[in-house]
Amino acid sequence: MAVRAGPAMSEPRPGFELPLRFFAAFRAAVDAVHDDLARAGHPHLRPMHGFVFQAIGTRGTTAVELGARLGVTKQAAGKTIAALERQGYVERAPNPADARRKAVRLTAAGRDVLDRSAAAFDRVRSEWADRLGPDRLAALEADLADLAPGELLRLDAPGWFGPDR
Amino acid sequence: MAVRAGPAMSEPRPGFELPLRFFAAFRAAVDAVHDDLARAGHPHLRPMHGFVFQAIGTRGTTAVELGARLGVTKQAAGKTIAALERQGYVERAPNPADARRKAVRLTAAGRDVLDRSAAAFDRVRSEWADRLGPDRLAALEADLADLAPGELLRLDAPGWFGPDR
DNA sequence: CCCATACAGTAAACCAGGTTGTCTATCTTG
DNA sequence: CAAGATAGACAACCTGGTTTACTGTATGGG
Repeated sequence: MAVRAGPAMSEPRPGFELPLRFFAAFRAAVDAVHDDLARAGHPHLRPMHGFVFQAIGTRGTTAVELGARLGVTKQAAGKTIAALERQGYVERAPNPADARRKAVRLTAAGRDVLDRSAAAFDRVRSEWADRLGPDRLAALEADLADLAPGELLRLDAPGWFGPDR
Repeated sequence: MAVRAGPAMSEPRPGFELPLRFFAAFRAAVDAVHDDLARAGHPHLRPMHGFVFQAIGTRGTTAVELGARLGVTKQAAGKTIAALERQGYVERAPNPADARRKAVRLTAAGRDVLDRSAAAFDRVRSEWADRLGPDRLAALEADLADLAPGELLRLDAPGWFGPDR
């Protein structure tokens, strides 16, 4: 409330409602996943970290590449890597083929996070499928693909929400 | 990619896809609104600010109340208020009934942001209605209300996405 | 009535995660 | 082979959080 102090409501629902519902659904899924991770020995992980882990992936990456995927500078990516290294989720190794690059790989703990996240997201999806039924779920996905057709795996959320751009 | 290096796909779609689509749709709407705001003389505004403006509202608030709405400490709310004051979006006035409280109100510029945001969100909604048709849009809203039934106007996104919790 | 307690706001010190700018070391290429 | 491009690290700074501590102003029970 207190969004439109306008005269009379000419629309049945204000425009901000649907985006907020999208956000709420996203948030519900992410919260479920992080509840799971916290119970599995990974408290301290924040929603943002999910994007980082996905961007590192099982095949590893480098600081520059990570920055590009996350939509932040290589310096910011380097800081993030250092922080995750301190927490034991990633490790850095020299690259024999190019002494400038350092390979950034998930440790066993990091892979555990990725695996558990995937499992938790699948669990959320099946809960949703149970609640809506498979046909409505499929319709939902189709409609969403219509509304926000861009490539799905945009991992540059960290920089998006937050200062500066 | 690189999300599940598992054997064969046993699900038709991985569980993370739908939440990511929700987020993408939310983001598309917010980006459209902020494009609008930027063109109307409000660059520098970030997605986070939308929540803050909504939480202040046309009726004003106080630092403690704002903190509660945004899910952050009163100190963080105070800093945010100070920053918005410097940018000319809010003003503080003493409260004659209670000398401790200071009323925080939107200035004309702040109200302009709120009005334009509402209009831009309505515009996004009508675009979406055009693209999907009113029946599918209504189904979408109903399904979403099923999936994330909580109160819609949770404005505590700033603290949610970001460090510490 | 007054004093203990609760409450609003501010300030300081810190942290996380961004930014620019600069620097070194190492490819890569004309 | 020298010049330029690239990868990473470091420093200084900004924003927006946090905790801890403090001031000033109600408020209510003895």
